[in-house]
Amino acid sequence: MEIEIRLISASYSREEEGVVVELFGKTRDGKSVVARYHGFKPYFYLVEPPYSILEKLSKDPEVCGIEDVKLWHRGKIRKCSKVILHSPWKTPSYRRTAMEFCEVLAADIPFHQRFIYDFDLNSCVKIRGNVILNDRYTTDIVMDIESIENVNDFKPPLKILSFDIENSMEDGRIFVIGVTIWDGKEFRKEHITGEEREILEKFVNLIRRVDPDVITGYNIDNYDLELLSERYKKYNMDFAIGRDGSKPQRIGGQFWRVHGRVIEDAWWAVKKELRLKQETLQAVSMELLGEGKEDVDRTKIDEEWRANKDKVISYCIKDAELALRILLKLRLLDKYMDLATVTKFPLDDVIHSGTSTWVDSLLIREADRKKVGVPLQGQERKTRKIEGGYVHTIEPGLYHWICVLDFKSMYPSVIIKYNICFTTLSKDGDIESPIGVKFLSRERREGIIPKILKDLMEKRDELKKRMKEDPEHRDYYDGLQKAVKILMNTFYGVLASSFYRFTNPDIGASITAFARETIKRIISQLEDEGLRVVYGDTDSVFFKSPYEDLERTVEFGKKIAKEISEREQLILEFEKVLEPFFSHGAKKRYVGRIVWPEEQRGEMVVRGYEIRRTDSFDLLTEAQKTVFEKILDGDVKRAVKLAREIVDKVKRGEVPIEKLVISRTVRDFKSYKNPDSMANVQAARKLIKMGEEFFPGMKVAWIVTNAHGNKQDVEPYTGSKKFPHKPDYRYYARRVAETLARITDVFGVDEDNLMSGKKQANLMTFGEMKNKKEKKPKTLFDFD
DNA sequence: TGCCCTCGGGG
DNA sequence: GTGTACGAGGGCA
Repeated sequence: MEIEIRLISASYSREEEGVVVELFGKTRDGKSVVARYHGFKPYFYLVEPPYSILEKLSKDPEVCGIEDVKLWHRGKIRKCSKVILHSPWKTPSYRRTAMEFCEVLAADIPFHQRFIYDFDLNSCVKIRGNVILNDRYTTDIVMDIESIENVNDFKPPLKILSFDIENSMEDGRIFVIGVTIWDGKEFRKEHITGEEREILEKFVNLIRRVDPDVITGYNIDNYDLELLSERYKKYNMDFAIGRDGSKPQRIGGQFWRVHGRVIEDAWWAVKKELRLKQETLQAVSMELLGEGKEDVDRTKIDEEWRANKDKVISYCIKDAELALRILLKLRLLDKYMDLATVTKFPLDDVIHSGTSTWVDSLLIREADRKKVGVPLQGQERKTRKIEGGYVHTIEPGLYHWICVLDFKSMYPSVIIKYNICFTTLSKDGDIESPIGVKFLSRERREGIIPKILKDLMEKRDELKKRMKEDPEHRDYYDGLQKAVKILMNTFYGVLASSFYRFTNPDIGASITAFARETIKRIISQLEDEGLRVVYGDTDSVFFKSPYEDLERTVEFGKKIAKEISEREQLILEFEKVLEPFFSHGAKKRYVGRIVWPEEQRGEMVVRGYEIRRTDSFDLLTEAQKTVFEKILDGDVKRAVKLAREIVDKVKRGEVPIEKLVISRTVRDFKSYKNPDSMANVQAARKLIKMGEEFFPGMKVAWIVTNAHGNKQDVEPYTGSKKFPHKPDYRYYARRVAETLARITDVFGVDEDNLMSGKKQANLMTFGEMKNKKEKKPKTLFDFD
């Protein structure tokens, strides 16, 4: 039999005849498959091991072979021993022992990934083999692999099962599990209720019968899965929802993994994709789907259940449906399938492994091909900070006809141009970075990181080309090119920010140093040509066009971009024209209106003035919105006047009290290290004293009555009666001023100024702003 | 400014 | 399962 699948997840199992690698996947027509491989063995390398350890290992029954190999490591080719074991789970202990005698390589790669690297698998593969009968698996097809090869990627329809639990607050007992299933075409709904033991048994059977690729729900990682694990344990039952009948495992107190499927919490999907202040299922459903939860008071779930079971059941199924629709709406699984394609990983591995593992996926394969040793991931967690991008000082003022140029994939391009790699790092290198680190030129040795990035860059260009040529599949190519971009930036992120297995801070710091040098050189070249450079950040330059009309400005921008690109062997793109452009003289803060390219004409660019806080109150949010609107209209005077008026009103207490309410959830008091210092706990305690209802996990609302002293005094706000205390209006006014000043700062009106309430609402003239700016430190080169 | 702690979602 | 994994915001030194 021959079958093509997209890999969903991979794992291994211990069987009597030995270890079996299991590849779980999905065919184009939606059949689930597990393909089993027998006989793959774990291994790692020892660098120039002493004879004694080799002798000891050769007598060890767990060791099934030792081979001599030559690997490039730390600047030269070294004699290494490949140690092959029988059992992957024993690798960590052999690694630890061996590390006491010599350097150990490639001994920390998850076994299923080792398999994928060695067979150089992509995310979609063709498998030849025999179909077997094995009812341990829930998949449509079970087969043993005879051979396996890569095929072009495709996106099969994924079956997603979303579930939600309603359980007692009194004793934790599960009342009902609601389920909604999506098979790529339509939704199907089910629910399970009855005796708890029965519910648990039926739930496992349901999942085995439906055999979903993805399991989702809202906050299932922290709540439902944790609760289920506990309840199954209580009845001494197996929570056997894996495609091989295994139980889900919690990984690092964070995610869940289960063999053969992907567990993706819709809440996490929301967090990753959107930036929302409120992330409750109700708020997110309203925002994304325009539809909310059903009407059940979950703070009184036991009562609700006793009173009307059908209502609670319907509510529960609806929650499962909402979580599922949110996940679909975000198209997150689609995006991850694209990333899986470019990283050559199964879906689960892209979703549930760190970004450094994505880079590993390409780098380890290339290192193996080139006989380059793969170091262990360092133990040090510290990230020595490396200097970032260059940010050009911005002169306060209003400018016209500003051309914005920026480098296409600056960091990846720099890595390629200067051949930056751990394999080219050398004291007698001919390329020297501005911080004095040397690299061999491409002619002497092409680095494997630059090679991979060059391939990715070409791939992205090709995908972009196809996007234009093949409008019918535009979205498909667009998804892939975006995934390639993400992966390229991940490379830089991994190299620059931490002790990644293949690199060190010298390498990361050299990349940013080259980039800073490049952008500074370009700025001075432009200035030498008599152009006024207004701003620049890391990979962009803003300069004033010598012309005051669009046609000639665009023509000029294109010409400059072309000239510099040729000179620098990097691609500088002419991104946009801003007319006007304004800054008050602080880096990373500016506003402007786009007039070119045509598609973006009229759009406003606002950078650096956004805020988002969880302890926000309505008045704050509304005030910011109002002032922003005025600024965007270009009515600066009105904006500043408005900001003052709002702050004044708050100071005088002329605001509705409900607009000052701050709210947050409160857990069991015992779970806090320092409950006395927390405003939410204080509010909850007072609520109890007042004889009002409180239970852990409830959202508590309060008003700050005194923010002075060493801790805030707060009073609970119930909304039902008149609030008997006086809010600390000064505190609220300061909070509002602090927020609005982020905007009015642009016009020389700071927080103190807004607070002082002086009526002389003079806006600074540009001349005054210049004076203000000169008081700042004179450093020309400031690093973030 | 940087480090450490906590929250967030869910019943 | 060759593992140990959130991200933002606030308090405090």
